[in-house]
Amino acid sequence: MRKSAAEADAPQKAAGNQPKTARGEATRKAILTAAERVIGEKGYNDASIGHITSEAGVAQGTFYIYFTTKEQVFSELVLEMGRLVRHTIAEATQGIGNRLEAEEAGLRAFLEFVQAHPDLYRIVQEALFVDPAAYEEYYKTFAAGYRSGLVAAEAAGQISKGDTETRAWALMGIARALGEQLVVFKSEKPISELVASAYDLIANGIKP
Amino acid sequence: MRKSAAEADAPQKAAGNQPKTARGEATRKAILTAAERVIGEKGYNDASIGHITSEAGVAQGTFYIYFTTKEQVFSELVLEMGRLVRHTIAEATQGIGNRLEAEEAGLRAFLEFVQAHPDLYRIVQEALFVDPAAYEEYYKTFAAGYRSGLVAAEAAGQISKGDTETRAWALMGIARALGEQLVVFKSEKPISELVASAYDLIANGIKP
DNA sequence: CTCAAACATGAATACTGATTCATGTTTCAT
DNA sequence: ATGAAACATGAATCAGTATTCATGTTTGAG
Repeated sequence: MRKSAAEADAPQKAAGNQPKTARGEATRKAILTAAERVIGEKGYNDASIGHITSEAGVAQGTFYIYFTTKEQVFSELVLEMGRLVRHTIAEATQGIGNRLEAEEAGLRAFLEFVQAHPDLYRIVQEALFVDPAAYEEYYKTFAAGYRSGLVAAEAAGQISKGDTETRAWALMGIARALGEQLVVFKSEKPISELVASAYDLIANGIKP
Repeated sequence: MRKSAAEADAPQKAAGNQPKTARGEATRKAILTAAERVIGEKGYNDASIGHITSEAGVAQGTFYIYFTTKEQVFSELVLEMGRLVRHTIAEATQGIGNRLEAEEAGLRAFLEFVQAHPDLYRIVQEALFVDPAAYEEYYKTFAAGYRSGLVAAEAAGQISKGDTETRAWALMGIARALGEQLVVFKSEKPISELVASAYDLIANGIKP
């Protein structure tokens, strides 16, 4: 899946043993996919290597051909998720000149992504305990991007002046809370309504 | 600690074996406190009963006099934390007639609480995996209170009309994100600044 | 003072599950 | 076609740790 031009540039985080044949590549991906499902569902600790490999349809030992450690698959998953979300949002806000509109489109894209990848939320959350460094990178990278967008918008007079750093975190917090609504608390409220309400709050605040 | 009048009313969540003497009570509390520290620091899975009891200065078996299960201390911690935060915020916003001001005071109280109890954040977060029911209760209770405050404020014309449900979640999301800033990412930014920026966002939005 | 209930101990039990390894099987460059 | 590198297997190892239990010690009501 996904064969964009941006394939050779990612520094490939030195992940365990990289496969050298097509067969190996397929197996590795199968394990990674299974890991996403299983860890997303049962959580890191209850997801045993046995569960993962059996879900992937390979023997237990095969796992260690491609990954050095249980923790390592997890990290890789978190990194991958981060890349995917950012990519999805970047794509959705591509070419939108107005920041407020971009905000709305980005939030919608995020919520749709979260709904399509319910495991994302849990995995990233659990990273706080399993792999704090990955967790930090996930949020800090996200925040940095967000922040620079706000700075530009502020300079262009598209939004009011304010503390962009805190704003970035607060806006991320809103997106996260609504995503959690959807995936964790299984809210029935349609995404469009969530986005509309949140947009109103972000744009106008709640002052009467 | 804490001897408010609200001591007899909490239904005492049927926690393991309740102590019957002063000595027992002290031991139980010691274990609970140790559990908070140890679990907050190492996370649920790496926090062994051995760690907890040794931190509490009692033998391993003593743990099972007061708790039936490792999971049970954890749940108790989450519930207790929830009660504490709500209580803290309720107290801080006591008697503030204007919702926007209450919002500001509540956020400040929350951030100060989080800073004083850095383990809170991690423990509640981990509940999503260890004890989903407790996690849900924590947030849903919180949200319900938040929401009813907003409904009242809306009726009184102190805030604009809007989807109170989503607003409640979004505002909680902001508070949570800023709390995380403080505790997880160890931001140096003073609470007062965070509160001021967030308040401006909440009240006025970011529209130019 | 006294003894039954409470409380405390820490070694033993029991089980889970990550990681290793000796042994096949498959792939592909030559 | 062929053999060395890749890949795959799954049973065995090995360590950690939640929970139990048989045995003391302390407390407080009478």
